[in-house]
Amino acid sequence: MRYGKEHKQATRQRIIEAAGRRLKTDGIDGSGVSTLMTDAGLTNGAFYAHFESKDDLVATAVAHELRAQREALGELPPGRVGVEHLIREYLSVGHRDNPGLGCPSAALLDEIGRAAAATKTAYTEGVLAFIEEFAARLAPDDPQSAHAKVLSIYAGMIGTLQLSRALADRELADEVLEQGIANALALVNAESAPDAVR
Amino acid sequence: MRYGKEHKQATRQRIIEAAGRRLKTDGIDGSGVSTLMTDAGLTNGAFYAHFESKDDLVATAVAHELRAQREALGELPPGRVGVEHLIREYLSVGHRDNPGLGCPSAALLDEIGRAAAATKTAYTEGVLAFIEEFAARLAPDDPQSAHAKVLSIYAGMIGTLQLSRALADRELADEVLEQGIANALALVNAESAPDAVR
DNA sequence: AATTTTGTATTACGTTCGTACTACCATAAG
DNA sequence: CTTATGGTAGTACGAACGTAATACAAAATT
Repeated sequence: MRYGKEHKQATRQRIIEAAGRRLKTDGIDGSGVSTLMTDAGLTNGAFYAHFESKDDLVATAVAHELRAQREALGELPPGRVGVEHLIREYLSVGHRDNPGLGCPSAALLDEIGRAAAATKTAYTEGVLAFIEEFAARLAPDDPQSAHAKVLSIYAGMIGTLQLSRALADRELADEVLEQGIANALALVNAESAPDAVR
Repeated sequence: MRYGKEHKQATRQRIIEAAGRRLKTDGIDGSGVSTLMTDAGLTNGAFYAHFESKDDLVATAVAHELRAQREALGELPPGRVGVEHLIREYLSVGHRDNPGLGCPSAALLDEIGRAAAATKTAYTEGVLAFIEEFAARLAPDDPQSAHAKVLSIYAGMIGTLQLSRALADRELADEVLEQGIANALALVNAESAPDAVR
């Protein structure tokens, strides 16, 4: 090998990371291959040496973003303190106003629902891993039962952040975040899963 | 006037309604003007006699979709029975599998967050009207305090439906809906707003 | 009833941007 | 100094939004 094994790998990684930001900022359909490559400091022709197609990169980038999100969980304080921290951070003004650095689900979820099968598969696997880690943190003794609950909490946070981003009235958008935090915290602190209330 | 006042108005309405379905199915960036017009039984050139730009149509269609969603509220049984019905319908398999006939927020929310200002403004107004009607139905005596609560319920349902649509594993997708229903019902039936739990 | 008028839609075009591919070049390893 | 690798630059072709010239259809006028 001429360039040393890492060269191409490192470039590939650079493309994936730059693409993660760009996709979350401009959307999947809103990001062209040429732009994605320019972001990585390359020209569009080099793209197909690294990925089969745009769909291939999108699926890879989505997987990478979710892995990063899962790994960020590990850096939080242990137990419910960490969970509470996560919720307040997730539903913060800073996160809302910087989609490129934030949650891929909040930025892209409806587009992922319409995306190629490979992207949906990558997303599904990534979310499952994230949810499991989240559940283990929330209820170390019984992560299995927390699984479903965490799914709902995550879904609620995604919808809340998207809604806050879509509103033209900033005051209302901030109120949505506030209420979302209260709501998520209540769910986390509820002793039983909501379906026990039925 | 040569064609009778209604002709152009009727055509415009046809475009808006067809666009509503197409946008929700293929996304905003995923729907071309040419396709939108073909859906309405016209050719692309006629478009600019009815709308200034694609953004103009998108904003109009979003407003129309939200108005329709609000009006659908009126056809439900009164009181909490109707609300419960709405939740089960919203988080149903049928709704998930037919985005074109469903909620515009669930189909487009993250794209709306990135859309032109006019679209975000139209969305904001439409959502506010919807939320107010919802709140009045949930708490006829004190719709003001229900306002914030309803925002959270709506956001949660949006995220839940999007998540269910994005998952490649059908079983998991169905579980997400189930859990979302339980979650939303618990919120509706909670006596106080969640922030009282803090 | 025939003709003019005018609003509506079609067809065709310009330009830009999208994905995909290929031929060529520069670099660094051997 | 050869050779393979990773990259650039350029090309093909279709789809995007938007505009303009043209055709058509229906109401109003005579």
